Order: sequence, then structure tokens, then C-alpha cells
Amino acid sequence: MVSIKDVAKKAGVAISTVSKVLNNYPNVSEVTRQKVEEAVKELNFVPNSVAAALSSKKAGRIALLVNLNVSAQAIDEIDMRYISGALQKAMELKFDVITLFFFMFKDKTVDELIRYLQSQSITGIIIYGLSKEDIVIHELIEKQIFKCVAIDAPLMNDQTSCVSIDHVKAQYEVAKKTVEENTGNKILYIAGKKNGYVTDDRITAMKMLADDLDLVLDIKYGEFSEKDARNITFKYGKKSNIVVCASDLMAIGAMKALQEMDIFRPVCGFDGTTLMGYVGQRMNTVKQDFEALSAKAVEELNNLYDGQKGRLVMMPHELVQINYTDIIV
Amino acid sequence: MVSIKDVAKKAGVAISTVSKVLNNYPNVSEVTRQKVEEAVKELNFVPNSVAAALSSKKAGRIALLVNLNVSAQAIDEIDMRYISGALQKAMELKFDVITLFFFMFKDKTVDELIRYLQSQSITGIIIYGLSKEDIVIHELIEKQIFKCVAIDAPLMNDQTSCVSIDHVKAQYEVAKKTVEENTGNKILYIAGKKNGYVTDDRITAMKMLADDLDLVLDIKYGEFSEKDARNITFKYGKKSNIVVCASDLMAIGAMKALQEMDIFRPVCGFDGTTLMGYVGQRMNTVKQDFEALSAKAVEELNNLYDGQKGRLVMMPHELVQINYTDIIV
DNA sequence: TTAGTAATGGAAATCGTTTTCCGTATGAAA
DNA sequence: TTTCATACGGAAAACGATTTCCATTACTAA
Repeated sequence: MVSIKDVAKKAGVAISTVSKVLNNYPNVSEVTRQKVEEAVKELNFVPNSVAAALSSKKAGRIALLVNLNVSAQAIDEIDMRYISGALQKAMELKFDVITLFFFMFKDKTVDELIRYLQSQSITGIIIYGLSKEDIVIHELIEKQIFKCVAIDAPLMNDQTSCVSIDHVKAQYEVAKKTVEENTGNKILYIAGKKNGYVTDDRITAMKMLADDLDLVLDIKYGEFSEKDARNITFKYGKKSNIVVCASDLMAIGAMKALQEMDIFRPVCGFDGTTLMGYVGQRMNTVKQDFEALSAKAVEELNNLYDGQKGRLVMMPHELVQINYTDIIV
Repeated sequence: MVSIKDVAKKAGVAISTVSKVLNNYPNVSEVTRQKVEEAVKELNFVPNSVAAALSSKKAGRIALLVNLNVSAQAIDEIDMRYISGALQKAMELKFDVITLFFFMFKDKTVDELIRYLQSQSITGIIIYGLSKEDIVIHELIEKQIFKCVAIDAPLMNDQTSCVSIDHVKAQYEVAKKTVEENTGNKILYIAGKKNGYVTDDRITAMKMLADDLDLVLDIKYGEFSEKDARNITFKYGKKSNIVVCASDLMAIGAMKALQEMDIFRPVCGFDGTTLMGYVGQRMNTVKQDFEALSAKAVEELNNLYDGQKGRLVMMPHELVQINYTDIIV
């Protein structure tokens, strides 16, 4: 294995000089820089990131901390897309990524979690799927030991940023559009899990809308699952004119229930996932670019490393109308 | 951060002794071992795995090398389950895992890939989603630089094991059952991607079955996607009595096409994914325990580290019959 | 008692970087 | 020419483990 030492020898400079070139330090003359870069190329040198992580506290080893939507018997396209977007961007920015799941730390204390992360020389974290009940993670963020970016959870401090779409606005818009395109003022809103940040935002939006358009709003909580939405729709669907769901998966569940009850109601979804392929009727939904969101999160983490203070980064969303045949054929 | 040095001091022994205790070396008396373990507990010491990886060539940093089924507009529950199973087991066995995707190394040479892995101090690899066309990965395996476990690809050498279900047997069984439960001898087999290891195994099975039961077999290749299966079924479904698919997702596509053509054909799937929830008709399928497969792969990698030679590890599968209502309600 | 061997613990080198700190060279200003 | 500041490059100490090799000690056998 070719090391920095070999490069130094070949270029006829000291190890430290090579390191400076590699990390874009200022105090290197153009001539030396050239020599080093040539040697790097000739030897096909790739720095050992493990060694770098060990010696440097600011080297970019980051953890992707994911809360899988396990309870929902869901097909987690969304998780996958978040992960993939983050990994791609991380590679681009030369971060090392370790993917971790919440369930791995069930019954662990913050301190245990911190020690684990430190044992991995991790200095930055990207979190998603966080709900208000995940106390340990919240404690972790508060301690500000690591640089942190939360996706879809409005948590900010000096070391912590948040990347998210405007869930209030998005939910408001998509629901408004659906209401305006149809008739009736009795809305069944199938919300997500209680105490989810996203859930609460969207409920806020629905209440605003109900106020603005003089709607009667019936809110029911459920997992982000087809099953829960289906059951809720069976119970309460008949009494309403329109069903608004907190996810596309839920929308499908609602549609299936309606179909089985042999009644029609406009249904509105959220997420814009490829699940849309399974939709049996036309529906409005909010399309999120999950890859872009998580990529942005990695970028923002990079900004934090560069000394920027934590902040809220808003990403755009898109209103789309889905029709079964649009997708599949 | 508490280091091995602190533990040594607290226990009143040398650093090397602590390391020996930690790694279960023989030459340590019971008394010393006790002292050290006590110190570890009191200080809440967790060894820094990055440092370990740097100093030791046998420390367990492994890469999970995944070929995402991107082309298929698929919802990759399967990928997710593979990854999650592997991560869990890896954590149990104290491996560090880095998750990598094939597409990250597109247009890269083997040597570049090797250098990258070495730069990460990676010594073991788990691969899945490998097709016969992924030349670089095959070269990587042949070089035997890393310990390797391939899932669903029968590649073995001293450093390489394979973990898989018996795809020939499974495909044979599930198709046979479906044929026997129904009438007709004209089978449309919607195979997976050409040059997939799994695809070829299953085609072998179908040919055997055709021979044994005197069937007329029509084989069509496609991506593991709903769309491809749907299109194929549109074209060739009518001419056959039974449709056998290489995945559940494909089975759904086939069913939808049949539904749209307003004809009925028994359809048989493969995988036993939660996609089953979307099935509109009863179907037989092969249930794979993806988590168990990838967990086994990690175990097997561990065996390789222990000096075992590469080998083939067969995992069990299960024949199940799915009905829409079984799943959702 | 003595020699020889095995069990045990410790000192120090090593892994491949980063980073601090210091010395020298270079140039400009006096 | 001398002086001083600045730019540059190098030596060496981290980082936190593992591992080799050597020095004890303890024990057995003669």
C-alpha cells in the first residue's frame, strides 16, 4: 500500500508538506504543490481515511442516523432514497459515512450512544425519521458534541441545522387544490404518527385551511401505513366528502377501503413516491425530492464544519397530479 | 475521551496487557484479566475502532457492496432488508460497516476500487445484486485481496464464500405447485434480467419442470419491474395458461395486465415481500428471509476471518400462498 | 540448590495521517 | 549591508489502538 511517506519521498519533500498540499493549506509554494501533485498521480496515492480520522478531529467521518419506519409494514422507498442521496453527496465531499439505525440503540443511554459514536471517530451526524419521543437523540443534539443536521425536524443550535421542505405550506396547498377541485366541505384528514414533527406541521396546515375555507375537519392519527389508513377510512370515510392523507401509502389504503365500500371520494396524498404506480384513481400529491433533501443535509453538515452556525434550510416541493396510467405505462 | 491508556493506568497494568484482555489473548492470568475488566467497566471504556483498524490488519472493517436495482422503478424493500439484516449482525459481531453502492464505482477500474477500499482500511466485503456483467467486481473477487461473501452469486475461492437459497429448487417447487393446482400446460415465464445469476438458475429450474411435466415454456426476459412484467404479459399472456414470474413485483405487473385485458390466469411470484399486500389475486410465491441471508453472510465473513476457506452456504426457503386479504386486514 | 522452561507482563515499534512548532530562506525596507 | 517580517518546508509529537519481542517471575525437574 502506497502511503504519504512514499509520496513525500518521490516528490522530494517532507511528509507534512504532502499533507498540506492534500488538505489545501496556504503555506505551500506553487512549485512544491506541483511536485507533490505529480507524485500523487504517479503513485496513484489515495490517502487512508482511517488514519486521517484518527489523527484529525475535523476529518469527515459522519454517521447517517436513520429511524426506519418499521412499525408501518411499509416499503421504504423513502428511506432508501434518503440514504442513497446522502451517500452520493458524502462521497462527493469525501466524507466517510457510517449508516446506523435507531433500533440499534434502543435501551441505550445518551452516554452510551456518544461513546459509540466517538469510538467510531464520528464528528458529524445526519438524522432523519426523528419523532418528538426519541428522547435520547434529542439529548444528543442538545449536548452539541457533534455537528448535526436533522432532516424534517426543526432542531437548531450552534452545531445543528435542519433541512426540510415547508410542510405547512405544502400540506395547505395540496389540500386546498383538492378541495377546490371537488365539492363538499367535510374533510377526513388521516394524519401520521402522533408526535411526529411532520405530522404536527401538517395538522397545523389543515386547521388553517379549515379556517380559511370553512371546512369541517375530522382528524385521525395513524401509522404511515396502508393498513391504518384503510381502517380509518372504513370507519370515517363515509361521513366525509374528501379524504386527505399524510402519505401516498396511506392514500392507497384509503382508496382501497373506499373501493371496497363501493363509494367514491377524492383522495389526496403526500410524498410523490413511486408508489404512485399503484394508485387506482387520480390524486393530488406533494412531490418531495428525497435525494436532494439528504444531499443538502450533507452539504449543510459540511458548512457546519466550515464554521457556519446551525440554521434552517428550506427546500422546495412540487404539487403534482397523479393518474395511474401516467406512471405505469 | 477515555482511552486504553486510562484503563491501563486504572488497572495498574501496561497498555499491551489491556489490549490482550480486550482481544482475548491467552497469556493473561485470571487475576489481571479481572482487574482490567473492572477498570473497563468503571471507566465505561469503548475501544476506538478506527485506531484498531489502523493498527491491525485483521480488525473487522467491512464494506457492504450493494447493486441497487435502479433501472427497475422498483421499491426496494429487498435491498433495505438485506442491508438492515447485515448491519444488525455486523454490530453484534463488532464489525464496522461501510455501505457502498455499485454506481459509485461506475467507470472505475479494479485498481481504483481496491485502492479506495484499502484507503478505508477495509478487509472484508459483502456483495449482493451482482450480475455476470459486473466485470470489475468479479476481478476484485478473483484477486483475493479481501475476504468476500457474495449473496446469491455462486462465486467461491479460498477467500470467498457464497450465501444463497437454492434458487433452482425453489423456482421448481413453486412453479410445480402452481401448475398442479391449475390446468393447462402452456407457461409464460417472465424471467429477470439477462445474465443475472439468479435468473439463470431459475430458468434452469423452469426447463427442468417443463421436461418433467411436459410443459410448453415461453421465456421472456425483463427487468425485475412491474412495468416490464406488465408489458410482457400484455404481449404474451393470452397465449398461455399460467404466468410464472421471477419476482412478486413482476407478478403484480402481470396481474394488472391480465386484469386490464379482462382475462384470468394463475400467476406465481417469487420473494415473498410485503408487496404481497398489493396482490389482487391469490398466488404462490417463495418466501425468502432476506435479513437472515445477509446476517448469515456477515457470519460467514467472520468465519473467513477465522481462517475458514470459502464455501457455499445454502439457506432455506419457504413456499407460501398469498391472498390479498391475508395481508392487509 | 540449580538449571531450564513456561507463563506472564511490559516496553516500544508500528499503522498512516494531521498539526504544531521551529528553522531557514527570501524578499523588502532602512 | 543590515534588519526584520514573511513565506515556506521539515522534524516530531500526537491520535489510540495492536503486536512483537524481551524481561521477569514462577514453577518443575534434576
